[in-house]
Amino acid sequence: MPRRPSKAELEFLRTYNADEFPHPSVSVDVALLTARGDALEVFLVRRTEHPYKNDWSLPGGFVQLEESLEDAAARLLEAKTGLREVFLEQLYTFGAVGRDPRTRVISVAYYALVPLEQLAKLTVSDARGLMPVTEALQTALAFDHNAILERTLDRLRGRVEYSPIGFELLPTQFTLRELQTLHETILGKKLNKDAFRRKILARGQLEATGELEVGMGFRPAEYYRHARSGKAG
Amino acid sequence: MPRRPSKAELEFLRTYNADEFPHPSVSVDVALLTARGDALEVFLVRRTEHPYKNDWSLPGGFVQLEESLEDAAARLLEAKTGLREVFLEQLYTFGAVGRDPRTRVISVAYYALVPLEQLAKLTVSDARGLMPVTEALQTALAFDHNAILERTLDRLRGRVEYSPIGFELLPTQFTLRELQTLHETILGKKLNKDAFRRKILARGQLEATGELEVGMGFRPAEYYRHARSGKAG
DNA sequence: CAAATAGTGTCTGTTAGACACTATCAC
DNA sequence: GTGATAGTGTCTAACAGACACTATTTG
Repeated sequence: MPRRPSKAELEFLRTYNADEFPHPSVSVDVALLTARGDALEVFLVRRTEHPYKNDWSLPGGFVQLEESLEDAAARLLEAKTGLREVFLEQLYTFGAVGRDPRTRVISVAYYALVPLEQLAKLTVSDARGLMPVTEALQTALAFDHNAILERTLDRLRGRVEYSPIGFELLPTQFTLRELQTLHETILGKKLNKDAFRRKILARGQLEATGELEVGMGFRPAEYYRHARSGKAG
Repeated sequence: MPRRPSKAELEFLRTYNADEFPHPSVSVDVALLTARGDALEVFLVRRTEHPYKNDWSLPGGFVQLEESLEDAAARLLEAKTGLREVFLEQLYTFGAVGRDPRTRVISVAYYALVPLEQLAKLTVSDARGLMPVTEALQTALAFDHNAILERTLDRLRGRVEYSPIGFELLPTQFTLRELQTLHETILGKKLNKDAFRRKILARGQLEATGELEVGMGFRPAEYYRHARSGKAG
């Protein structure tokens, strides 16, 4: 965006009135997912105000004038969960006219992925906490948040086909069995052990740590980690 | 969104003031692509007002209170091109703080695909018309429209891997060679003729028309059409 | 030892690339 | 006939699924 404002343009900007006509408002909603065992869970907040008072909702809020959309999503996520620097990606923008009964609100939805261990310090209460995704989908969430959650899972299914994105939801170190089980949960189908192992390793994104599971009652698997997690040796 | 407004909620909504604090504005920008020969072209409009006066831009405009995002995109597209019922899909939402020098404007970008023949009636002038995509990318477009165009091409490349989406850009009937050439243009690489033919036909989305090219100077190819174009054959 | 899973080797079916070949038009 | 492309058949390489087998732990 190379700007070279002319005199006429500067005058135009000086007299520009942004509020000549009513605008839709813009909010950001974040679907934060994690994995507990082999189940996906989503972070929900119980609404304390109308509309949808007392219903579960995705954490969200209005975009401020001086922050980008991604900054807004990160800000909201930190405010509600204390998390910083998690995987965060824009999902879709929901703009149906009646999606918010207060006024016209357009919501830019993001989704975030985080290992459960990072949520350990999270204060869970009746007002906020993790709910299994399968349960959340059967719950009437506030606004169109069921649709946002469904689209998040669609996106996750698509991503999983091309990259072992599951590690975003797992601890730093994990066995291939754990990763496979997670992928099976996301995709909703069983995967072939041999093929999964070969495909995942062939991508070269995972590296063996040399460490083994302990106390499993059977042959321990080796721990792997994502190659980009650049912890030396 | 099953609503069951309580008395308290109705009172809340009655007194809700949507304009308590300044909002970002929301616009929609549309990247309309078509194919001329084996080159992609994009529809651009020359801006008549500040900012970026006289620069080329994607057609766009503000979202009205009572229309959905997709409705807004379709409305704008029809207003600037006269086109209706074209392929239209949400691309991404651009919300950097400084992307519009007037005020904070968040743009929900859409992209549209249309055969060149449907643009035949389009009034082309110094102020609006088609520009080859390669040229547009080297031109300084208004706002962040270069980024929108680049992301559109990324999306198109991704789509082409999974469906013969090229027919959205071609006339109703087309030969497999035309479709292949278009895919090669989009992907920027040569494709194998035999493999392309098998892969595309195996998807079962194209049907042969029985009609042949004429006057090609070589063996004429058969015309195909997309199976969903339900012209009784 | 048994039980259970880790990890590897191999066969098979599918698919894309490569190549060769025949078919059909304009000239 | 020549030149050019359409369209098909077949071989091959890559790869995923399936299965079998060995390896390694706990108890």
